[in-house]
Amino acid sequence: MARGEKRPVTVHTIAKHVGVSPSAVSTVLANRHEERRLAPATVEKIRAAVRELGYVPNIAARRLRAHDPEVHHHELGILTSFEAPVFLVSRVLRQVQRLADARTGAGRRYSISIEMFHAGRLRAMPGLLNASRFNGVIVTNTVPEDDAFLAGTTLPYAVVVLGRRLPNYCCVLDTPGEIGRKAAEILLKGDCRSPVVLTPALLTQSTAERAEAFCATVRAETGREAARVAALGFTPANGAEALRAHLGAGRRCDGLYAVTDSLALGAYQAIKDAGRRIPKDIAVVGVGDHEHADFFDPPLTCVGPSNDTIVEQVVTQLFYLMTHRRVKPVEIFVPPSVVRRASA
Amino acid sequence: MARGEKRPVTVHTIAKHVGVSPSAVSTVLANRHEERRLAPATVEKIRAAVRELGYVPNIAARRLRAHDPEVHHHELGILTSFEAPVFLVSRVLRQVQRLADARTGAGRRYSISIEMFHAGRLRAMPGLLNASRFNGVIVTNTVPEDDAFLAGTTLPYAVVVLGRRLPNYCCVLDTPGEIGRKAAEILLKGDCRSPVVLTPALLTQSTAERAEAFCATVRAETGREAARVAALGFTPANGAEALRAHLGAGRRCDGLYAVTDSLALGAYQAIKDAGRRIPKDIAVVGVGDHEHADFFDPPLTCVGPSNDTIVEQVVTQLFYLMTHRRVKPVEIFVPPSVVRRASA
DNA sequence: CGGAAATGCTAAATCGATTTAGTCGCAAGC
DNA sequence: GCTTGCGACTAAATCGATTTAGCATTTCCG
Repeated sequence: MARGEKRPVTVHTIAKHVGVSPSAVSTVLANRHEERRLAPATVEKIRAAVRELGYVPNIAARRLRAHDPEVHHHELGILTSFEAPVFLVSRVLRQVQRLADARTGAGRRYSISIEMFHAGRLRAMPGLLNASRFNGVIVTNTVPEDDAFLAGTTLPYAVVVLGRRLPNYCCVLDTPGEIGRKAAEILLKGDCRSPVVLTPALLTQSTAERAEAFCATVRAETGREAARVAALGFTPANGAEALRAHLGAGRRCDGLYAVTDSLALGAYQAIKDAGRRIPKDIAVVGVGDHEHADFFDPPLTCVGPSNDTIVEQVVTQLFYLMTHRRVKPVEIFVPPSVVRRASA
Repeated sequence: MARGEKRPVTVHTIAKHVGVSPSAVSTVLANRHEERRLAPATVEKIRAAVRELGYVPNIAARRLRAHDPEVHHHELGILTSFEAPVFLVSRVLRQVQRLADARTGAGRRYSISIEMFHAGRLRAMPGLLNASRFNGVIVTNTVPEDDAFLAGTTLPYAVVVLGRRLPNYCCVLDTPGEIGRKAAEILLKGDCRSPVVLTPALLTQSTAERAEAFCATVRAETGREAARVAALGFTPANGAEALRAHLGAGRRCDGLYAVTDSLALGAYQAIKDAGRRIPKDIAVVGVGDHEHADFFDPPLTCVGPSNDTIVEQVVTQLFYLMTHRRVKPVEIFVPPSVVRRASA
């Protein structure tokens, strides 16, 4: 049982409680009491105390003691917010592991983990500031509060930021302006006259810029304004609901740009339910952040960040920073990828 | 630059190299040299040595030193293989975080991370055996080699296994037999006469049992054999290709059970391309392991593990084990969830 | 010229767990 | 009677980094 607000239980606590030395406790914890000939009665007393006091070993201490002093251990982290989808993150992890495996050898070892923070609460993640958790991190899916935190301190280890532009860090970025523009061009070239852009109500920097560039392009090319439809959240259900409302109100729409694929998926449903056909009545463009955009019905035309390139860049940068400790942060812009499929 | 096979560089190495004490080095590393009045020349020499020797701080040591001795730190891990999709894993993480947040307080803190291993190489994950990485873990997406490893040793901390049955651990399991049976029943009740089961060529324990139970039920109810179609892999493209071959060869099919939703998604495409309608010509049943099964066109009827329940159970068990150190391992079977949608 | 203040650094303790090299009694053996 | 051996345990070193307290010098100022 945990003891309210007392100091954590350590081997010393237990040792004192039982009246033996910490070594004896440790011996029992490691199940070495046979070979080290502890009296069965003592072992039982120690076991009882461990249970009674609710001992939880200190991992940092164990690791320090357990590690082989001949090998260099590197801790890498991929930090992302809970609120964001893990699709891209898991690809990043796989790529990090690939490079790490390649340089793992006799004296070198890597641990890679994904850790999540509540959007806006990155600063609360323990060990970030005092560098006591990672030798290098990739940070992604931050919100402005997190960005402000990062911009305010220069973390003293390798940091690569994915999807945000921060002056003091190495950043890998897509080009939402270009993406929005190209999406608009595709729709307009397909003779779309009443373009609509579907966004979540809470815009991230990326989604805002995509939508903005889309509207600006429409304005520049046609002199008219694109309609903006805001979904409550990021899910297909949110997208479906928002677009259903738009179409149901009799508003025009013959071309749709959804700033995330999940919204596009919801939009598909709303469009079909309204008896419209894709792309004949309404052409749809997504961004390609969904694993299976290719299997939407019809397959979704996508204009968006080139994930392959982004993943590769971000991981390459991380390893570069870790070996070469660069002084100047760099910004890497990854041009959009355009995949024409049947939906526009 | 890393120095080949030498011992890792520590603050001592650097101190000796420069001719100062480790404290001075540490001071510079923490950027406290101003307030502690180190001579600028010394600072520069130390910085140069840090760069030259390629110093990488030991995280375990930093953590041990940095942590507040008043707070109890708990390390939780979710271990999964690279080769598996992260959909369920990310849900597990969110749920773990929820419970952890609920019990985080003054003297208590949790760190939760996802770590991945190569399928079959779980044993190679450092710190598992000597308990130097986690106070508790959820293990999932193991393959038989990993299971053998786990079965062979009883890890001395809280372990919950998701999706595998191991005698010495607390396991949370779906019931693939029941799932396969119910899937068959749904199709047969819909007057399906030529049922087909679509599986990946490399069957996992779960997918094998689902398919097996499906076929057994068909046999028992109708006296005929269900056709088995094997896809090369787990992706929609694999599923589409396999089913296309089946339909193209003129083989019968008026009801399909796909043992993963990604295969079902591919099957949708093959079916539509062949000019058949869902569910009129071919009814389709999936398992509900895809986030957006609800937005397939038509929405996918699913008979599969009840992910909500599984996630909840697995996390509850983890926290239970961590506080109560149970002696007897338990097996928790989660009954299937059936979600009727339009596809069958 | 003497004392105070500033400068520039180091020794040693610390974090928590593990392990090596003993220590201390007591019984058995010669 | 003295050694040997064993049973049951402990003291102290260790892992690597950080921090506190403090020790020499040198400089400043009246």
